[in-house]
Amino acid sequence: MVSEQTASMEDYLEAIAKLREEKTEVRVTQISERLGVKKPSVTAALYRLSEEGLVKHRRYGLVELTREGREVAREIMHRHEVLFRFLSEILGIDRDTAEVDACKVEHSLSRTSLERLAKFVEFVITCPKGEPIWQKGFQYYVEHGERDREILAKCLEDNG
Amino acid sequence: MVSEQTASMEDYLEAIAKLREEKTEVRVTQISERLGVKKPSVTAALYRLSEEGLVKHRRYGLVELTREGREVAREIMHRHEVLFRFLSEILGIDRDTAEVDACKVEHSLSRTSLERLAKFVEFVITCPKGEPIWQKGFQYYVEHGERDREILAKCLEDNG
DNA sequence: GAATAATGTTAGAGACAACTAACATTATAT
DNA sequence: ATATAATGTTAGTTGTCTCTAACATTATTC
Repeated sequence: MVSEQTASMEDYLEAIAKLREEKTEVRVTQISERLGVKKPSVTAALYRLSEEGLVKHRRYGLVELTREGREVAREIMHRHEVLFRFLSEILGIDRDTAEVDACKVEHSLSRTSLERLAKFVEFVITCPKGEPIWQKGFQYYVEHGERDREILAKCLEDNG
Repeated sequence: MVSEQTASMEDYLEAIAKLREEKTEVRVTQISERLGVKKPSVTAALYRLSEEGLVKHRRYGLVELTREGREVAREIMHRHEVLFRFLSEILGIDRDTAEVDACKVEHSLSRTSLERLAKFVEFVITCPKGEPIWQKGFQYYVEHGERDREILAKCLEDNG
């Protein structure tokens, strides 16, 4: 029973989880810097998340996720990861833009679509075997506005 | 210079544009029903959009988009369309879910990613020529968790 | 054309989420 | 150990977006 969160609260949970992976301690200032919000906003958010049992935080102390908080955070990070990979590895979007977009979209896609997208990324990346040939076809298509017959042909050979 | 709008205001613009396509007149009640909000919320939104010159609306009167409003709405509907097609035609998500998801995501994807996604949809749908064979491959993959060799082979023949 | 129904607006309140300014606590440095 | 810096909190404000309740206007119907 993973509690429903607002986009904003999801961002806080995600930031805390990521910081926890990078450092041993997580503090208000770090969250503030990571999310680009002021510290009072963080304090307020931590209070709300504490009330819901997702975060442990005592005045002037460290910030920690509860078991449930970790679960929610993991879910969000998974969404982020799937979206980021789709955008960067399949659509060929630059990493910075992909990062920003994944951060926004991760809050609005249904579980159904997200899981299907995950399958899709997997399907494409693990293509026939090894390299995803047709991706070059798409790249060519993006750059030239039409298909490259040679790449199509090459793709056939590999799968024959 | 297309003005930046909040997700909520974009929803209003989109609803008005769509209603305009369906009926000759657009009224507060219709917008209210379409978006699932109460009428006072619509009145307030129309006031804000009027101030920005995107909507024309006089007390108790009809609702119309200005030229700029139409441009913004067209942009949003385009985003919606691209996302909907990707979700339903490529990922195979059911139309209702795809509709809901497109409605949410349309507000958060960057122009860069959106345009690239549009190209991607185009690339896949207009596949080699006519039917997109590999999509069946993905569908099989979704359902069975592994690839169908026969479909791969068939794909090769068509492009040979 | 007056009563009724449908439609739309105003006023006021509340949730959410950010901010600034001022204050409190904890850590660091001399 | 005290002054200073860094860190964190509280209080109060703002803006967005919604709601309900009450009122106003327009349309319909008898």
